[in-house]
Amino acid sequence: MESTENEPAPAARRHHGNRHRRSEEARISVLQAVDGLLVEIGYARLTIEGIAQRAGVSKQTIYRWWSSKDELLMDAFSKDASDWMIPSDTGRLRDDLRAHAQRVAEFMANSDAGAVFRALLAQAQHDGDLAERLRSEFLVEQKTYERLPLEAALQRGELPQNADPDLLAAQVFGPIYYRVLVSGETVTPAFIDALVDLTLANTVASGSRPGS
Amino acid sequence: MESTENEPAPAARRHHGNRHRRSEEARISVLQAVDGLLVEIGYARLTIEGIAQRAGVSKQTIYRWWSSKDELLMDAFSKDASDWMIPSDTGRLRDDLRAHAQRVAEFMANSDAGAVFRALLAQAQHDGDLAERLRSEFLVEQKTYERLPLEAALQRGELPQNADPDLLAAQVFGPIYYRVLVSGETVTPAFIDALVDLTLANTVASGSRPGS
Amino acid sequence: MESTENEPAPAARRHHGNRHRRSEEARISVLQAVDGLLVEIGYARLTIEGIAQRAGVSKQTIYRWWSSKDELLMDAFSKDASDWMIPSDTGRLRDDLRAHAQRVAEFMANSDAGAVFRALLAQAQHDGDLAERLRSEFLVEQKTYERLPLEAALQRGELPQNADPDLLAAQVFGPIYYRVLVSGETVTPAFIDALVDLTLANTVASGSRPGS
Amino acid sequence: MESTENEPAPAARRHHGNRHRRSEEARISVLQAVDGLLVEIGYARLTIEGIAQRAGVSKQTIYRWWSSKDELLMDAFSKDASDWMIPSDTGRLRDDLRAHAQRVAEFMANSDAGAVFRALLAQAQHDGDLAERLRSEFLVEQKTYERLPLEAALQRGELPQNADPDLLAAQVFGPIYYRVLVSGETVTPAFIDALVDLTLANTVASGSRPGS
DNA sequence: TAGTAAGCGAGACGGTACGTCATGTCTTACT
DNA sequence: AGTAAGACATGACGTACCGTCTCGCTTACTA
Repeated sequence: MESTENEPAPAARRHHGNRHRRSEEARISVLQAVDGLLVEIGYARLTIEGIAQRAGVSKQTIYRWWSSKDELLMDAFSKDASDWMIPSDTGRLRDDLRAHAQRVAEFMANSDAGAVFRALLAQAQHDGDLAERLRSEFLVEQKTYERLPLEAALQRGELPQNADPDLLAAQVFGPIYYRVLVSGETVTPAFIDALVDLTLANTVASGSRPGS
Repeated sequence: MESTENEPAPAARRHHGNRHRRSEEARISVLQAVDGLLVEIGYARLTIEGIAQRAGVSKQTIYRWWSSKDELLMDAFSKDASDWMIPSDTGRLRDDLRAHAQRVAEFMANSDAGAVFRALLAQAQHDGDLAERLRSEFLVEQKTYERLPLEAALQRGELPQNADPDLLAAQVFGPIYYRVLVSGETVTPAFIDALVDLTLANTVASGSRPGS
Repeated sequence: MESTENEPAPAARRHHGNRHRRSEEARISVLQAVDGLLVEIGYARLTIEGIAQRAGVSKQTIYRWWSSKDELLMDAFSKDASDWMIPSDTGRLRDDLRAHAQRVAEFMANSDAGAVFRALLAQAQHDGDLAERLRSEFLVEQKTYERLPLEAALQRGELPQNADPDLLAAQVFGPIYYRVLVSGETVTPAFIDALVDLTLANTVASGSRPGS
Repeated sequence: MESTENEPAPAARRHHGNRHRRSEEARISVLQAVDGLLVEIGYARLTIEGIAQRAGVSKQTIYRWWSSKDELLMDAFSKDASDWMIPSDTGRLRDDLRAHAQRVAEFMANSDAGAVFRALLAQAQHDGDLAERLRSEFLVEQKTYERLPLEAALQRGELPQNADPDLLAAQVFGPIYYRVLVSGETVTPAFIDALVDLTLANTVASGSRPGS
């Protein structure tokens, strides 16, 4: 079975699937409470009771619809994440790569959605299931988009045939994630430019070799 | 009644360790308990009470010497981390870089110390102070070592004068951290080789450009 | 190797009993600390650590010389209690009884020593050993003094031969203790006078009968 | 919208006890645990954790409904105390007084409820609030009952008009409390008889005088 | 048009762990 | 030997949240 899964949106009240009448109001105010509290007090002090109170909702309602704090965060995150993913496509590899790298850096380091993402990534270090969900629901797609400009360029012949978009993307984006998640250094435009230039200089000169 | 009762006292060693005040015995058994429990039950279920019990130590003793669970982890980590840091130096850049990258990958993904490190990195996402400590006490040094083979090669003239060791290191190691911490992909020797080759291909051909 | 065991002080130093040289200074400052703290913060918040700190003494020193907090209180109490016990003796029963009753009431309700005594009596409810000590070291004597005016009067022929001083004392002093320890009513001179008058009226009229 | 909101009231009693919110089951098992533990291990070793465990209840539940160990004891005591209070009324003062004095002595010295009462009285020495509660919730009533036979006798003309029941009661019961709480002597029937006889001998002969 | 049952806010419940406090014992270094 | 200092194992404290569980209410769908 496969459903369109999108909110029908008009007035309506389709009562999709098996649920009878879940309160959309409650759902939304919970997710907003999560967003708000995460920014205001941080993940460490985020509690189900706090969320329930802030949302004006009973704990039971939260437990009815989400199985854990992390799943709640996943939901709150999905709501906001998609805006940041899609790369521009100007037809000029260098520009597209720079622009998307800049966008990813901005998302990771400075956006509210990025804050939630970092929290989730942190939890994923302790929780394999969450890690798996996070990957399948977000990272796979994210990675696809990071590869996109390179694959387009390959198609256009802007890169040598043997260039490996996966590997090239890793060399551009890996260091960005590292700075945000590990070293805490700010990701400057100059750093991004250098990464992109170095990566492209290389492939133009020699082609890239296959990765794992 | 009077008994000899005196330590024959060959050499010193009257009381184990350096106990002038603090019990070295307690300190060590706590850190070992942390290591053991972290591996056995994971960070999420690690409790101070559990550590105290396992170590045969009172909670108060833990709180007397460590201000938080994270600081405890930092200590437990420092104890083990240094083994993994120092790169080989054969005088051949490609080999040294591959070897050290392999070592870092092994540390991050498969060692006990790496498990503690990942847990700390996760906590550091929620706690700026911890992040700062982690950086100053470990990452700075770690990064220095990652740059070392490149700097040596630069010195030897194996790299162009304008090569930027920092940036090159970022392109080799960034993707490794990414795989371990974010995407969960295994870091294969082939992947490492590809990263190193691509990075060096570039610099030999064109020199690298300065980053931020 | 241990042998010489030099006595710094040759002859002398023997003095009291078996102890070598207990610090009188410490003993006194502990007892004073107990008095002070009991008045300032009350029994409920009196701690050995607090006493040690206030007295400038180590906990060990306290534990060396007193086996429990209550024993400490007993000591502190003995120091002050004796002042209150001895009745006047004017040769007029009614006056002597009134005066001593007044004195006992004052001691119980308003003196510092009385505060310690009430605290001890309270602890004695939970601790049979303390109760026993309190009785043998204080109450027996206290009771003797309460009987004294009556026995003197009996001797003088001021009371009938068959009067029971013990019982009469109980009827005068029992209600006073009751008011202080149980009902919390203040013990007024009028109440005392009434007690004494009623008790004596009785014995003059009829003689008293033997109690248990 | 507006609802009458009144309790239908008739049948009611749906779930055991009055549970609208609070669990009557928990309340009772806590109070029973207190009773049991107090008798078994004594006040000094009575802990909230012990009570919770014995009652099969969480600590939080205890703290939710009782603000302190002493308040808990008050509750446990109220439950049992009333049985002991009401004096017999045969119409013969001497008999009624003896019987009630005997009953009070039995309660104070030998009953379980009396053990709780003595513990409370002890705590009341250190805690003015508890003392106040104990007086208003128990002692006032207790004292009324102690006066009752005397007042009835006064009404019947069995006592002189100017007799003061309060004072007479004090002389009968004061010494009983003193023996139980202070001197530890057992309260024998002979002692009680002597107290009553002496007290009545007096009033019959001379009338009593007003106290404070 | 009433009855029924799901979702809901509220919050009590049995638990676990927290971080703190005081206990009584111990060791060390000093006098 | 007695002492001040203070680390130590122990155990209870009172608090914060956990996840589960009624309860009584409101509402939308059925019968």
